[in-house]
Amino acid sequence: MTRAEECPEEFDPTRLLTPRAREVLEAARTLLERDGWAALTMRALADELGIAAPSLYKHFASKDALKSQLVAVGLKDFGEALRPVTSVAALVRRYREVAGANPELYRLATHGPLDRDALPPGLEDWSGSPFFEATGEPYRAQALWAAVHGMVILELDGRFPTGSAPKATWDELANHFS
Amino acid sequence: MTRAEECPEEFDPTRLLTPRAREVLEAARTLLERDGWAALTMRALADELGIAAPSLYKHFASKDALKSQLVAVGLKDFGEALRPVTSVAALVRRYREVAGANPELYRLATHGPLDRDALPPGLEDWSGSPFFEATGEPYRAQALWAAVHGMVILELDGRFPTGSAPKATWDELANHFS
DNA sequence: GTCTATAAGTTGATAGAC
DNA sequence: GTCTATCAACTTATAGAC
Repeated sequence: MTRAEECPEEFDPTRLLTPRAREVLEAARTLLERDGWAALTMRALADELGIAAPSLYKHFASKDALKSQLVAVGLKDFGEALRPVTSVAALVRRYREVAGANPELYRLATHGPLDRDALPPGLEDWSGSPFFEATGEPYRAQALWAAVHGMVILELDGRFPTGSAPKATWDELANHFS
Repeated sequence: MTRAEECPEEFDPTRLLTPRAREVLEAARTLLERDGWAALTMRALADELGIAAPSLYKHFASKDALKSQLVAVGLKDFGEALRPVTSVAALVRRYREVAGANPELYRLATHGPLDRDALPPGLEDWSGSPFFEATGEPYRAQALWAAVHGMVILELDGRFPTGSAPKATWDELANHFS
């Protein structure tokens, strides 16, 4: 397995957080991955940390701010995992792997509108750029990203009749874009 | 535009509903499309109908039951709209059109796990079968469906840098599967 | 089929002391 | 940075009368 490249410093979402805020964010990620976003209440997060819920507001102004940080961390981690790019087939394989290893974070980072103002400038583009590098063409890159996202999300949600998508389906997809 | 074929009677989700329950369902769909699923509370629905919220429980046992009906109606309508199948390109175009015309119902019907026990038996398969007819091969059908779903949902959520996906991206996708 | 009254639970968030 | 006390809003859902 290819080793991931590190994210440029200016894209690191935790750059400006206090150490304690980082711990809160870490706990939030743990809880998110364990129980899903719907279960991630401020109370549940406080319990996980062993503190009272109102204390959280000393570290994050609102639940929404915390959510944006989680999304940003997701974009950073996923972007890192997809580098360096070797081929379309490898990119597709890696995308599936990293999403499958962090399903709830993946859902949170890709579902619904994106609050771009709350993200480090450039992070979103950087996160998706492996698709451009793999295809060498912007429209093709977008189409490939959308296709792979569709596969991943339908698989995570158990939408394929077989539960997860058969290998043949993944191969079919990768081949069409190779 | 090709005319849609009617859904077989046994797949009609409203088959066993009372006339009044159908009206409630209709209002729910209107409200869903207007304000989104998050805003569709039992109170809001009752207001839309001009009745009190508890009265709704005479027609649907729970909010979850209502949701399942909405999902079923979505699968039926989308399945209808995709028939008869003429080509992969036409299917992809039509899929985008019908999802774009009912974005909130599309979201509801495709997001998250599917409660298959609450659906008319066979409806789910029937709804997706145009993809098999268009591709003539099951794995290819799944891959195409996933790819198109990814495009649609990312476009609805405003996830493409350009807002909606450029025509070139859609063409790219359709061409890969033609 | 509709109503009123109400239960019972949840949530994010604030004030102010320490 | 943490606490306690508390608010204000909101949800789905039930009981029972008409």
